Amino acid sequence: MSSPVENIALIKSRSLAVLIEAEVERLIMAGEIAPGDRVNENQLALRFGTSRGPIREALRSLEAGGLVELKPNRGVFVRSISLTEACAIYDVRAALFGLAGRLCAQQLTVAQVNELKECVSAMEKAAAAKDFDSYYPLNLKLHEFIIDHSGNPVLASHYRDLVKMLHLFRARSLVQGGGLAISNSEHREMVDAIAAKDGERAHRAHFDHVMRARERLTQTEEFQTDIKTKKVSR
Amino acid sequence: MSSPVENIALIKSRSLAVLIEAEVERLIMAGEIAPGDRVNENQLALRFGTSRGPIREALRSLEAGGLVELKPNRGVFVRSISLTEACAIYDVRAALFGLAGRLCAQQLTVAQVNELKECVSAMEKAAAAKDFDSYYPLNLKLHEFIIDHSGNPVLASHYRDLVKMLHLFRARSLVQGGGLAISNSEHREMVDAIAAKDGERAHRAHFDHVMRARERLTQTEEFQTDIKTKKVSR
DNA sequence: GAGCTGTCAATTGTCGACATTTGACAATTA
DNA sequence: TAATTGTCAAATGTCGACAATTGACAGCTC
Repeated sequence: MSSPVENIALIKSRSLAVLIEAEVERLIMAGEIAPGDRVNENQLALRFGTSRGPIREALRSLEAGGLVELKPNRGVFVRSISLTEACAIYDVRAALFGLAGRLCAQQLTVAQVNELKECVSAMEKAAAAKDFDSYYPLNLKLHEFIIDHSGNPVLASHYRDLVKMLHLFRARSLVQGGGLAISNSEHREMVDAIAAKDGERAHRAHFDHVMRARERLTQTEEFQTDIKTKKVSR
Repeated sequence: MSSPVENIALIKSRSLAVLIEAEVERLIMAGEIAPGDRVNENQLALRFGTSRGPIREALRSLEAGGLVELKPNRGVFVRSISLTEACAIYDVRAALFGLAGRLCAQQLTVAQVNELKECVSAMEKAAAAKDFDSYYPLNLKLHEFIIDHSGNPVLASHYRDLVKMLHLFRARSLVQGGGLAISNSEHREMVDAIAAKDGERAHRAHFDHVMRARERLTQTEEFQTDIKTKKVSR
């Protein structure tokens, strides 16, 4: 998994700060540090065996990515995403994904379109068999493929930031697997639009796909908050 | 312009790193440090009378914003945006601005729409009189207004990052004032669509507006590179 | 003279220590 | 008892110094 060259490249990538940034991001994504939690600089320095300098740099970078929040003289905290913020993120994500679809429709080769078609077919099969364990990675792969092959690194970078931020949404797990077969018919439409090289149609399909996920989110969540407001005030 | 309270708030905003970040950003935006230039840490530390710690933190944050680039053991350099990258940025910007238009169409009050209408009218007047000095700030104000009133902070933040990055495009000044009256008819359509509360139409108007600016860019620029390739190889 | 090697100043990467701030808790007062 | 004040440990903000790396230039070899 890690050849010598890779290791050297990794170590030399700009050393500590970058490594630490990646590791802390992993910790956050894996939920080992939960939203709202404090990220202790000393603790991290001790853990990685470095001084606090590189730690602070790494955290600064993560802050810009929206994963953590720096409160003056208080420390850094893993950001906690509210329903409102999650919706805002979904909107932006939809716009970016719509663009990705449009670009793919304009640029993809026949071979690449076939890859997409195969992917969706596999998903349909998995969905029919209710094989969630197969479905989820395929779904991920499909979205990644579209983003990567949009040929727009700025788009890809911003999109990934948004996806990361959505991981910090508390009730995220509730929506994750929701609407399996429905969602897949949307995938089919996305790929068809791309195959037809119809940019406008692809845009709409991709945009709507994310927006419907957003829709499911608000519906599930309104439910949630209704319950919660009965218990906790604030 | 700066009340005592504001000053205190500013100084306490997290002190040096944030202040330095803002100042370096200003230097870059003002062109005092040009794209491709090296940003010397010691020099900045000396200039601001601090140690290099806060400087490095500030630069880390700017890197995430896409304004500078960190080369391992070499230093940080102000990013230089190529035509290709500028186009990529324009695409994303168009997608975000399209979303902003859509959201404004859904949310703006009558009073706010009237503000927009007045702004466009003033611009038409300035355009007719070829009064560029009046036109430019109005144009800025219009775009800012739409972004701010989209009610989506994530959108606003990402959009602003893109605009900043576009400042680093070398031939930016060439396009800046281009297509004055043309551009303004597009503004009218944008505002009309918002006034009509037609989200889809507003989306298209806003999206196309940016894309046409992009179009002007590539056309002007192809010209440029044609000339330049005759002189410099590489 | 071309190419390789070794040295050197400049600059970045990292560290450990000190100053400041914060929130919590105890002590004091009415 | 409730509110205020004082104290303190923990953590952040900042600094100055040292180590490591880089690119350039001089000197050597052939």
